[in-house]
Amino acid sequence: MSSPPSSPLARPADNLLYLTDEQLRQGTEAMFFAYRGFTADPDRILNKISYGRAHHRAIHFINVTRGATVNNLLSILGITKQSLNRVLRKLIEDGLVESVVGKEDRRERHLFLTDQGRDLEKQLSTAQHERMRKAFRQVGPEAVAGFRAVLEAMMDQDMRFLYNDLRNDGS
Amino acid sequence: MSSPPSSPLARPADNLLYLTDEQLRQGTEAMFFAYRGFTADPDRILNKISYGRAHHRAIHFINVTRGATVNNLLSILGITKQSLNRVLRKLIEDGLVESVVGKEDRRERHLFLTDQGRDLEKQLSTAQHERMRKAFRQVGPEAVAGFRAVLEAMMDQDMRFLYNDLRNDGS
DNA sequence: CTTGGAATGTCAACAACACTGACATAAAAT
DNA sequence: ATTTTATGTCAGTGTTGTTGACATTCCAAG
Repeated sequence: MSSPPSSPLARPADNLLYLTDEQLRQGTEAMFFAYRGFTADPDRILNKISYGRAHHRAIHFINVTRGATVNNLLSILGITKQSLNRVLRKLIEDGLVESVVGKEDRRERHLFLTDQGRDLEKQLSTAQHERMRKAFRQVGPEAVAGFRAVLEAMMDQDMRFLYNDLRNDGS
Repeated sequence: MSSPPSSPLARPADNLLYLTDEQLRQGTEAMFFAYRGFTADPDRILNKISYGRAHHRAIHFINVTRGATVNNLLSILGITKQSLNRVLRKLIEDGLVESVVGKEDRRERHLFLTDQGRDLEKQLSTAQHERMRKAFRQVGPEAVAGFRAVLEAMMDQDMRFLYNDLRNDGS
């Protein structure tokens, strides 16, 4: 499995984890191929209804945040407002998303899924979760914990904070 | 459609891993945020020289396969030949990739990085590996093993085969 | 009350990267 | 000799991202 260090020099504080270029390369490729699998199932559904991943992401985070403003969503998605706006406009037009003017600050728009939006969200997450559930079951809980630990450590700090906020509540 | 144990019934062979929708959602979001981090560092380098992720992926796999044909690369990347060709043309034009007519089958073009191509590859992989190395060190070897196990289980089967082929050699 | 700034929306142009379809060429396979 | 395979290329399209410019709405500070 983990090949020994190509150099015969023993490394001092790190000899539990031989991080050769080869191992890092394998990690890189694992991320690449796995991400393809990760998006494949929802992509098939989205394709049928002429939506893309951007729509999926918007729908996902509108669902979990329930009432986030456009700016909130922009921070999460890390795209420009123009990009998001194009996607949101279509989702609102199609009746999947509702945009509600803020009660306290009336400049803000709070975003919610309609019943129809929740239907699509359920379809997409069900498809995506199926593969992940299979994978998680197959490898066992310790592996899953490791998976999550590595992913969290690989995030930018801002995203790690966001990720952990979304972990508990949907503010 | 196996819904999580909202019922108090203990499940027999599966009670080590309660795969609630909430946990699967967190896995989903971890993948999303982590993939952003994963690509962020090379993206910065690519941006400066007006290349995109497609160029990075081509360079990466040309490097590890050393002499793969265009068709080989298409299988790995999962894109159309037109998409790949656009990228390859530029890389060859720019002197990063060399295309060598096959010795046995002269229809085939075998792809190699030039010295200049290897330079860029090194830059990109170094940047990407830095983050991954930090993450791997931080979480420890068992977590890394779990990470890789989950990712491999999440791949489509074809990709899993490819991934394991690339694991050992570069044929 | 006026002005400044924040939040949002919209328009236009552009680029990267994927797609399809059609067609050309060369060479291997039958 | 014909078909199939491997590759390349041209043209068109769509999604998703980008900048830049500008309008609107409205809170808040002077």
